[in-house]
Amino acid sequence: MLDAAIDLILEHGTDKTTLAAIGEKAGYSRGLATYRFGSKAGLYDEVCKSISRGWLDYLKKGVGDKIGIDAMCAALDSFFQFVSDSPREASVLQILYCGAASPKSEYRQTSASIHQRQQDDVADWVRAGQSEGSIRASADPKSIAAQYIAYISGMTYLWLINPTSIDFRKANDDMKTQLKISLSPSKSDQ
Amino acid sequence: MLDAAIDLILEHGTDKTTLAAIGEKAGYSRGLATYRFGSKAGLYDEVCKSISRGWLDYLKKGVGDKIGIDAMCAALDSFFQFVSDSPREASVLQILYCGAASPKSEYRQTSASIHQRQQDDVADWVRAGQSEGSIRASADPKSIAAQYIAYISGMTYLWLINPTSIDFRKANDDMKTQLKISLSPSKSDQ
DNA sequence: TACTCACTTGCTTGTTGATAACAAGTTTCT
DNA sequence: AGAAACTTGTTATCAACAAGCAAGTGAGTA
Repeated sequence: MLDAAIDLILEHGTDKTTLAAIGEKAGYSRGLATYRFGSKAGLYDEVCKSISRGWLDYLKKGVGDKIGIDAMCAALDSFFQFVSDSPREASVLQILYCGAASPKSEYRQTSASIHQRQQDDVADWVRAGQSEGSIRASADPKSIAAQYIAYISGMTYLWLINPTSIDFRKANDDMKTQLKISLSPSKSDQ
Repeated sequence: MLDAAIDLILEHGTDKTTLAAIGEKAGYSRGLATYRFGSKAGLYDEVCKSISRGWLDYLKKGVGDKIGIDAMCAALDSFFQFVSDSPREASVLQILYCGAASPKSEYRQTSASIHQRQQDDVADWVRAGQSEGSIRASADPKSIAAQYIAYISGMTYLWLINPTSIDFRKANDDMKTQLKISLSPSKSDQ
């Protein structure tokens, strides 16, 4: 059922996908999607959570127990790989995140929690990097984390609305370079 | 009419705002919004263009004929000021941009064009900065521009779904610091 | 063991109210 | 008169819900 939803969202967008079409595409009746998930928003919330779980697994596997700039670079690589390996899931996830921006969206909380958690993880990497001396002490972990997550979110959005305009691989490579330059301890910090 | 649309989008989101409500809130009949704009997407496209024009004026006024890192920092300041002065317009613009992420969205092109144009402007600033020697020659203008626009877009999204989690002023100050560190010519470039 | 009745689960079909879109009118202005 | 601005009438679509059905599951009884 969730697979059918992903297909239809990709094809028609969230608005023009109907619960009846999702149920029927999955081989059931027109009413089942509503029955199982309660509402359209409920179904999208489940799709969102389901894809997010997949992405977080990907991320965990790629980052392992790295910290500091290494972790941030590994996460970028994981993200690039996720988008390359599962472009459908990545697209739908971004589409759903975007849907969460609307006031009264019933799955805004889901998106907010996921983004918050990711920011917290990044902030931890930064703090650990500072402890071991690989990241300059003057950097603010929370601010760096927000910036980093904003970058990934924004980049995915730009890619979604105009895929040809973004060279993801190059952008990620450049981002890694930037991170190294801007987070390395400067001589005055040492 | 566009004002009424902004109010209702802020209150109920794009999905749950009805064309009838927009027409009536503006003091007309339930049918006028459809009549004038052809469709819901057509109306949202106009709202999007209208707010974008306002923001671009703001931006032009703030940046002037600055180039290089100065222009990028001034644009960040303008953006912060726009969000502070016109949070309603800024929110709605971001909500509409998000709506453009959905496949078959009838105003995706509008969003794509605006983002592309902004990227092109930033890339020009970077190239000009490189010409005058204030930005390291090894930076790739298009890549830096994509990164910069992605940052702004992503940050606005994060602010929208969880306003309390983002300290916009601090984030912008830190971003300016980052830009200066990562784009300044290194000794090896000089 | 064999029977059955109450209950649950998973799903379908019937229905209603809301709403986007359009068509046909009506008013207002020049 | 004629055009432009606006309203009202109507239809098709769709989310949401309610009622029903069918295939189990399990406890109680003889």
